[in-house]
Parts: sequence; C-alpha cells; structure tokens
Amino acid sequence: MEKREHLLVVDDDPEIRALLRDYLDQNGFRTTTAADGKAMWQSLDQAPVDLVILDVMMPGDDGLVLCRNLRARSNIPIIMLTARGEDMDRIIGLEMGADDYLPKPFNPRELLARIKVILRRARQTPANGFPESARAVRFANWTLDLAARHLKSGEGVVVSLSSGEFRLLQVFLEHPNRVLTRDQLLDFCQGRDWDPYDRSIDVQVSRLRRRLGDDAKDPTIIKTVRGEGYLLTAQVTVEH
Amino acid sequence: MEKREHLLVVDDDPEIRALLRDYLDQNGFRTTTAADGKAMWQSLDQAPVDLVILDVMMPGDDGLVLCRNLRARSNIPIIMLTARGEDMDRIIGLEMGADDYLPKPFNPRELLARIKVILRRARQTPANGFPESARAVRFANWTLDLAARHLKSGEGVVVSLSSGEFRLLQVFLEHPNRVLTRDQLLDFCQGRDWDPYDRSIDVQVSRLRRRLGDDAKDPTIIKTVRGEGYLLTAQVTVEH
DNA sequence: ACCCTTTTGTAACGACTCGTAACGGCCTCG
DNA sequence: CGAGGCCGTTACGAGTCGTTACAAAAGGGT
Repeated sequence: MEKREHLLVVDDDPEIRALLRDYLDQNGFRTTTAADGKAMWQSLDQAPVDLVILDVMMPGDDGLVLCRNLRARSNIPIIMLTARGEDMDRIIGLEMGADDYLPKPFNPRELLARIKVILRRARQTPANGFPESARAVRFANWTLDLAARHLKSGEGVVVSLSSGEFRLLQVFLEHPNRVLTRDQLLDFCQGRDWDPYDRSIDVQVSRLRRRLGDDAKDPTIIKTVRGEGYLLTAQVTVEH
Repeated sequence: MEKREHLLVVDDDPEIRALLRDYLDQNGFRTTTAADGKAMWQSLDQAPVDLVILDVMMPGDDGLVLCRNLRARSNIPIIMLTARGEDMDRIIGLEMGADDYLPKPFNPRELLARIKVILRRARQTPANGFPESARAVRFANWTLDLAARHLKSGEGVVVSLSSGEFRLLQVFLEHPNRVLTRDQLLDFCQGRDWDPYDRSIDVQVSRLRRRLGDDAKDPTIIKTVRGEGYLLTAQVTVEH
C-alpha cells in the first residue's frame, strides 16, 4: 500500500499549485492538484484523499461552496486558504465545517504544521466508515473481514456473524476506545431512535460478545459503562 | 448543572484578561482568568475546564512550557495566543500539542470561531482528563489500566472495578494530593449537584477503599479531611 | 474529664441497570 | 408450506449504586 498520505490542493493559480505540490511532496506527502471544483471531484473519485487544501477565492464555484458540498458527503479534513482581510469569510468557512484555514500569504512551514496536526487528529478518530480501500480490520487477536463479513481468530478459526452482529461490530471498530451510548449504537446500526426501555442493543451486544468469546462478567473487548453505554477497548488497525 | 462551557484565559496582561472575559461571557461562555501558570493550575483543580486559552509570552513559566505540562497530564483543548512574527514558536506550539493558535493582535470574532470549532470537535471525543496517549496510571503499588478499566497491584493481581469506582478513582488520580470536596467529586464524577445530606460519595469512597485494601481507620491512599472532603495522597505517574 | 453535637464509616435495603435465556414474529430458501 | 435463522421483546436473576440508619470517631464547650 502507498504509505505517504494523499493531499489534494485545489487552487486556480497554477503557480501556487506547483509551489505547494513541490513543497509538500518534498516533505513526505503525495500531492495531487486541481484547478477548480470539477477537477476536485474527479480527483476524489479516482483515489482516496486524506486531506483537501482549498482556496476560497476561485472562479466558478468558490471555495466556500465546495467546502460545504464536500462536507455534505464526506468528512475528509479540509484546510481553507483565504486572502487577507476576509475575516468574515474565514469565520464562515470554519462554521461551515472546514477544519482549519490559513490566511494568504502564508508560511509554507506553517501550512505543513497544520496539515500534520490535522492528520494526526484524523488518525486518532477513524470517524465514520472505513476507507473504500479497507479490506479487513484487526483487533485483539481477531480479524474482521469486511468483504466476507466474517471473523477470523488469530489461530485461523472462522466465525460467521449475522448481519446485525457484523454491523454492530463494525460500528464499534469505527469508534474504538470510546463509550458509545445505546442511542448512538442504534442510530449507527439502523438509523433508528432509541427509547429508554429498548433492550435490543443489550441483547445484540450479548450475542456479539458470545461470538467473540468475551465474558460479560469480566469482558476484555466490549466493556459496559453503567448508565452510559458500551465501549470497545482494543487497538484497531485497518488492512488494505 | 451549569450548561455554558467553561473557558480559562491565561494571560499576564490584565487588560486582555478583562477584555476576553467580557467578550466571551457575552457570547455564551463562562470564563475564568488566570495571570500565570500557578493560577492556571489552581483554577484547573477547582472546576472542570473545557478549553484553555494560553498566552505564549508570559513572565515565569511561559506559555510553551505550560502547554507542554498541561498536555502531559490532560487532554483539555488548548488555544495559544502568540505575538506576530513567531512562526517558529507557533509551529513548535502546535507540535507540542496545542490544538490551535492565533497571532496577536487578533480579531475577537476569529477567536470565538476557533473556540467553537475546537469545542465542537472535543464534544465528539468525550474525554477523560488524561491525555489521549495515556495507557495507565501508577500510584502507591497500584496501576490503573485506563483501557481495561481495572486495577493491577504491584504483584500482578487484577482487581476489577465497577463503573462508578473507576470514575471516582480516575478523578482522584487527576487531582492527586489535593483535597476534593464532596461537591467537586460529585461534579467531576457525574456532573451532579450536591446537597448537604447526600452521602453517596462517602459510600462510594468506602467501597473504593475496600477495593484498594485501604483501611479507613488508618488510610494510606485516600485520606479523609474532616469537614472538607477527601484527598488521594500518592505520587502519580502517567504511563504512555 | 465529661457530655453533647457534628461528621464520618459502613451494613443493609431497595430501586435501577444489565446479561441473557426463552419466546415468537418475520424473513428466506428449499 | 415447512424449516431454519435472525432479531426484537419479555422476563427474571445478578450486580450496582443511592439512600437510610446507626455506631464510631472527632471536636467543642464547660
């Protein structure tokens, strides 16, 4: 797998595109550029992107519109580039879901630092959904095969899961080491609302624990947090 | 419980402190100020803080030092304020674990926008007070495993804790060697208010002492301070 | 020292939460 | 149409935690 992280620079100025690509590539990233929104969407369709750097001032759809559209259908981190004196725009940009912005002209080292901070944060939060390229997820002596939708233990024993169990486990693995409320779990698993007497999640957790060989009295993988919810405790790594 | 989020402004300039407090309070936050690092630590021990705004240039321990110390034992979001032309310092600040920074002089609305972004992100990542990287906490012949949520004695005996006991011990370990009132303990543990006849904390402390093998008649770990509260006396080290 | 008040420690109780076996409706597949 | 699997519901037992009650400890005043 390609190890360097993939950045997408969207700016109408060819000079800035070239400058940024050179600089970022020299600093360990793989950089793609796009001159406008159309090219941005094309690029996003062609290869997974880890972070988008987006100029606010562009002909056609400007950066703010693109930012909103991008946010509407993905949670890829976004850094906006703004000309000076656009405080209002900057603020709006942040409130629209950008993760950060940088006023132009900027110091490239500063951009680099911000990119690193945001990518580090994004890595810690394997937020909604695994990337398209993910084929399996490893955790605590198990591997969840995303294509075959079954579990395999470290010793190679295959354990099949019902679709509900698979979905629940997937949600846990997408949010490891965090307490998830029953409300959130039901929402993620089925988009359904939760009422305080609904025990379906408890039962489903119980069934999943049995598949994982996890004893509810002293669980090692899925812990109960009384009055709050459940959390999966394990280091999770994604295989491509 | 208090609903507004609690900000802590650390700056040696009284004018800036007053200005920021007024502005932030007007915009729906509860703001505390501190003139130096010492006051900052005091304030952090007195009430939970949701975000710290930290000036880089200060007499005594400067902001970078405070940032690093703060990060070493907590993951409260931090915004640094820097004077102009300190690009290097800014970058270092970010790499030291600050979540964002703002060059002075800044537009207060911009600070507000960045605060909102960071708090929104922090809400998605409900935090314990220890840094993300913390895996365990050692104190007095015990190790509290933060992932597994259990205790292990120096001899390797594992003692499991109920959710409430874990939370209470975690709070003590986040504020070692300080007297914590019942009010604070209940606030930290459950965000609940305390009335003078509420004995639940006493009972929970009693249960926790039993788990720790601590005799209430002659406690070595959790001491009672008559009329004030409890304190954990031990040297606490965070393992990463 | 003595008594009285306040505060703390903890056993006991009961309400609540959680784990899971059992049941039954619903689907799919033969 | 019957069998089997999945999953939501229900019921009950186990564990947890807040409340209460009472005994012990700590002050405080005389």
